[in-house]
Amino acid sequence: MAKKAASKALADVKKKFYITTAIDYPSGKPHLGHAYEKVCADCIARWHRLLGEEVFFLTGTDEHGSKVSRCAKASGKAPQKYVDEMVVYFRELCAKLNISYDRFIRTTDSDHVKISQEIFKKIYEKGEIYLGEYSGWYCDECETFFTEKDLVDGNCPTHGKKAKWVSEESYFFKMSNYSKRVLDALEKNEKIVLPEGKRKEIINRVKEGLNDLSVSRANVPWGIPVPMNANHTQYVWMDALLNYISGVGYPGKDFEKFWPANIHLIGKDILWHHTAIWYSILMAAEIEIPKTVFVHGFINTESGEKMSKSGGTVIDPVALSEKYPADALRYFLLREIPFGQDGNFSEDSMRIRLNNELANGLGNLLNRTVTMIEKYNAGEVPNAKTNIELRKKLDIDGIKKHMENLELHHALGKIFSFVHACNQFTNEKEPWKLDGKERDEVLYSLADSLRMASILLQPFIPETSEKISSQLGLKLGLLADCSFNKLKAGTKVKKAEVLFRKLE
RNA sequence: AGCGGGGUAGGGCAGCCAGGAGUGCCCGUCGGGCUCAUAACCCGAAGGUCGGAGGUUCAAAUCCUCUCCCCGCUACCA
Repeated sequence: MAKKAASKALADVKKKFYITTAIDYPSGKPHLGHAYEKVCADCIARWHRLLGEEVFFLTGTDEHGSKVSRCAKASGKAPQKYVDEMVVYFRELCAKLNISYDRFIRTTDSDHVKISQEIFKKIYEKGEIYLGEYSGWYCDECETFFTEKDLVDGNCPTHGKKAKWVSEESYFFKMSNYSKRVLDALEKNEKIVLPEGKRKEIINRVKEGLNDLSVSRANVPWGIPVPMNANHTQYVWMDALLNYISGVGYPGKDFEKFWPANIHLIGKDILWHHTAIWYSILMAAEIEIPKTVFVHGFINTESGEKMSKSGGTVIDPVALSEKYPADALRYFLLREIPFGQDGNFSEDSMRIRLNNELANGLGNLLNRTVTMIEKYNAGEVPNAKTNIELRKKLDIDGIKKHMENLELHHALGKIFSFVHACNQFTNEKEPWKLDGKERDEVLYSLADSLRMASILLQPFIPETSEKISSQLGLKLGLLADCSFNKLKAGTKVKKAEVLFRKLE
């Protein structure tokens, strides 16, 4: 009884952490950018679990709107059937890359539909949504409105057909009412949008003021019906953004527990929607705004150009994860690309990192360590303490700091410079020439260090961490176990397959 | 045009906000060491007028001004 009460009390003080990715639009199969965002979010989520926090990690798909309905039509399918088929690819991607989400939300999920309508209604009843008229340049073929600037000589940019000036009935959200509050929020809190530069960028845009936003469509049947008028569907963003609250059980207990979100992880193309629009909606609905919107960069081709379908430079992450270990791809994405900046991708550079850092650096360190323990100490971790000089090479506080600041690439860099230090240490000490206490110290130091590394590497390369600790005869630990000399003497190590096989 | 980001050895980056000898990292190249290990690991060397010009300063990659290139964003496709 007392124990139960105590663990309950403990659970109550547990820190909460809620992270989301943007939900993906299934108008095509996932590309590397989708994979990247998920891997980054997953890494952060796993880090917070490692810290012992209670984590909710949400990802999913944004399934409504004119584009999906056009794609469905093009493939001769009903929209629902089309998205049901497409979503499989996104789930598969998550499975392949070990994305540890707590919920995969689809905007066609019934609870989401219900909440979207409730929020729409709530804002409407407050008088912040009104019926008006939307006019713009419209292309019949695309079934899309364009802004004046989008048009090429008055023609649709994709079809080259003459665009028509069309007016239609639409509900509008009085976003203009929120210009000041949104701007205040952005200016007041330095961490509200990261990296810093993105915050400046959005502040400058919001300073120009917000216009009322058309939040319904009379000509897009594939969407959530506007609650007070079945002739309209909700504008996709008025639907999609709400996934962040519906996905975590708004307005129930879990929502109370986890909201406001700690991090919305998004790409730089949708910053406007996640600040100006999203904040305004939340303010209108009297819900707190998220703590941080983190904007990651884009992945470009080897030469730094944008990936494009027409150029044939789009990379299929599922194909990659079949060719390379998932951890190799995760490692590359997290290590190569400074988090928050754009980065380049090529299989060559990925292979180089896989071979040099994962196989030769980390994998070989484990292999030589386990081999020596088997060879010189009958497979048992000797009784010793980890070398003091070596211990200094692992900057745990620095790693924590980097993770806190979301400098994932730096955190990973520090872990790997420790791996290097371990290899260095081995060469300097030459344990194969030693015996007795001196050798014991080296062997213990290496095994203990690898145990530490396996803990710290979990968020980045979880399968590999598992393999390392298994070869060391251990279960994976939490960050609380991440201090030196916690490895028990006598632990039986067990050599297994090499961690990473090199690729040509 | 406005706003943001970037221009640092052959390639890729960090360092810049809180100035202090070009300091560091990865790849590549060359030389050496070791033999526990995945032809692995370790050490060393070559290589840069820090885009350009001017300014502040005892001192500038770092701060200020100007200038030249590259890239992104500028809302209702998502």
